[in-house]
Amino acid sequence: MRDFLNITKALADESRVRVLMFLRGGELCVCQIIDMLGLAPSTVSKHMAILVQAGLVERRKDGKWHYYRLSGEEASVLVQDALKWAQTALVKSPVISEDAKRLKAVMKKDVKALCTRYKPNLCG
Amino acid sequence: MRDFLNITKALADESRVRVLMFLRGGELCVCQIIDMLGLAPSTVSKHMAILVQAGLVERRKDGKWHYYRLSGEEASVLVQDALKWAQTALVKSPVISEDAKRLKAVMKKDVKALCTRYKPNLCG
DNA sequence: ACCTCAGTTCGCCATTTATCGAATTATAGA
DNA sequence: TCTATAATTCGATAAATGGCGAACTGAGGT
Repeated sequence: MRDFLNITKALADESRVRVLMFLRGGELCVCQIIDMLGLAPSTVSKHMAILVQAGLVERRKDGKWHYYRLSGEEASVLVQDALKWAQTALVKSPVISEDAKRLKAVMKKDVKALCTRYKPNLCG
Repeated sequence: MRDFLNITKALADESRVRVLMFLRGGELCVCQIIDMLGLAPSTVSKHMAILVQAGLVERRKDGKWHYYRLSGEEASVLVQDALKWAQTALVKSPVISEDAKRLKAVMKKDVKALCTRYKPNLCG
């Protein structure tokens, strides 16, 4: 029951399900997810922690960058079925289609340029 | 997206998923659900409204009694898949197994006796 | 017509949750 | 070693949620 509720609670927020749909195309850096959602880094971080806690996504660290991806074969059947259900449910959603377009644009940007968001030119 | 979130929010509460599991065996009167959950009638009523709103259950009125049942063929594929997923996810849950036992006992009771819960012998 | 009662709606309170900014952690680079 | 910065954790706040009791609604029964 606890596992089930962790999953349903994770799926009960628009920002989080949008993230799950972003990740269909493969792993993304946190900075890219922040850019896509337009939320504060701390907020996105908390959302990602909830998704990891539910087992829906996994994290990979590479230096300063953290990458997230959808859980795969190693996840429980419960999780895999939840991801399948969510994806088939949402592919036709206008919000998700719009996101898919924006994601293409974001992917074209340089990841490094996207991640450097703090005072890039302080004191000249 | 809205339909999806209505469903996931409805599924993100233990009392509500317990109700969905109660209803596997067929429709139940509200008084039976109140007895099973051990919550106030007003609280149960609100939960049932959320489940109906999400499309997961349907209501039938018969005189003073209101019966609820799981949505069937007439519901959207989204709803049907959600119900299937939830059921396969939870059949093994101890909470649900315990409920199944208690439900058998509740079903044996007379519905009328169960529903008359207010001052049954006032000024006697 | 009136009373009784199953169920819902309303109003309120406690808890949880989404969000942000500030402080902290950890890693890359100078 | 020191600085810069990507990301997380912490602390605070506003909104949403689950819970109850009181009042309301509607369908019998007398």
